[in-house]
Amino acid sequence: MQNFDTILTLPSVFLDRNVLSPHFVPDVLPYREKEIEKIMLAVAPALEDQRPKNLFIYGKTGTGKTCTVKRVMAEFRKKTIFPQDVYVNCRMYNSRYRVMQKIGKTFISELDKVGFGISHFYEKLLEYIQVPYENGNQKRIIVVLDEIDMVKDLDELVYTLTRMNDEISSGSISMIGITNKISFKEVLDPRSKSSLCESEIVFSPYNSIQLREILAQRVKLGFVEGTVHDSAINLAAAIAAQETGDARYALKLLLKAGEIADEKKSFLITDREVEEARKNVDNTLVGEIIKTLPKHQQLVLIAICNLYNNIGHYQRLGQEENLEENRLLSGEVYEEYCKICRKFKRIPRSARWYREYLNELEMLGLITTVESSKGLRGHSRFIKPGYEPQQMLQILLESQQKSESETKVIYDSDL
DNA sequence: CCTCCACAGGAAGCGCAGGAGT
DNA sequence: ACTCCTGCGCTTCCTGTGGAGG
Repeated sequence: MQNFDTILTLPSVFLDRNVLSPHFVPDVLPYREKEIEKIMLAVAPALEDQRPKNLFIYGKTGTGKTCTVKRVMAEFRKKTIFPQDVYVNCRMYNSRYRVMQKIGKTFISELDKVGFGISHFYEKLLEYIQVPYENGNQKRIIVVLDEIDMVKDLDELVYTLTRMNDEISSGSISMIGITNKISFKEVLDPRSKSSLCESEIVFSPYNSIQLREILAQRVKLGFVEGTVHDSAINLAAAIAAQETGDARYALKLLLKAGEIADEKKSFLITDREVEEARKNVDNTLVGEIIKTLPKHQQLVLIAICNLYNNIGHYQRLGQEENLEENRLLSGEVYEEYCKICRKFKRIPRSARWYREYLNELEMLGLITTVESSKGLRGHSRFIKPGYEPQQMLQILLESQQKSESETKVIYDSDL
């Protein structure tokens, strides 16, 4: 008889899976000493009753931005008697209103209700900050805005917060903005930019040696000793470094590899488990991207995969050259896309917009396109799927069918 | 050489949804 | 509840590009 006790006592390579979660904050952050110091430098004035500088942090995903900031703020909290900082994930609090609400209710319990206008939060916060703590220290509020690029009306938010600083006679409020969009700074209003970016830190991607050490550290904490081969760690680090230097991805690989080892009951993580994990992780990643794609981008992708799989395609056209290269011309793909649209009972978008879709898909890495330099026509693009077309097609058709049943459209199956 | 072809991508404008202001 | 405004997804129109073919 299976019960929870037998499940829970199953042997496993894991000591503590939490250690491998992207939200885990380790005590020591390898190769981020300089960044930690810079953040501390920016925050430190708060401990001396001075206004901390605003700080802007950017770097690609998995470079430890959030982790480092959380680490520093944890240290900061040890030094303060009263709560002085808020962590706001802007993915959840994605407007000026929501951010202000979150800040407000963190410090003022009576604001923990809905229905107040933004000016109400503003006034209450002003009042709150201006009254010093019982020990006579002024209030030095630090707001950490993670994924700050998700805030729709960021310029207004930054403006509101900076104006707050100007209006109060004592105390202060500072911001730490975190984003992974490098180009993000450019779309910012110049005024917001100058106030938000008083000081800046760039987090560079990890290389394979650094990733290796990070992984080794987590392995020590998260896995049973002796279950993970050194070469497996190296491989996971190398794969992640080759991609983008994303530590989160590297950790995901290890987590999945561990699960595979448990499933196989081999309880040993070698290169092979990591390789398998890689396929698995990539697939689910691509699957996630595809599933969240807008309908028509999915349809374009179906058209591409469909044509790519259709071996006879270029033979019928008699274009042996393209058959060998197995590349598709953008015009043909558009025609196929229109056909697919008819089959799914949807009105095709214009060719102009279809080109825009192609660009989107390329940005996401789902397809690759090459400018046709020679051969056919002026400039046109050759299109290739970025991943296994068969696998993509499967995911695509699944998610199309799902959305069809949701919208109660009858599925035309003569595809 | 000119024109046509098949495409890329910019500019303008349109209809709609949702938020702000009244 | 009502307008007004704005951003978004999209279409239409247009200009530019470079080889093919007359």
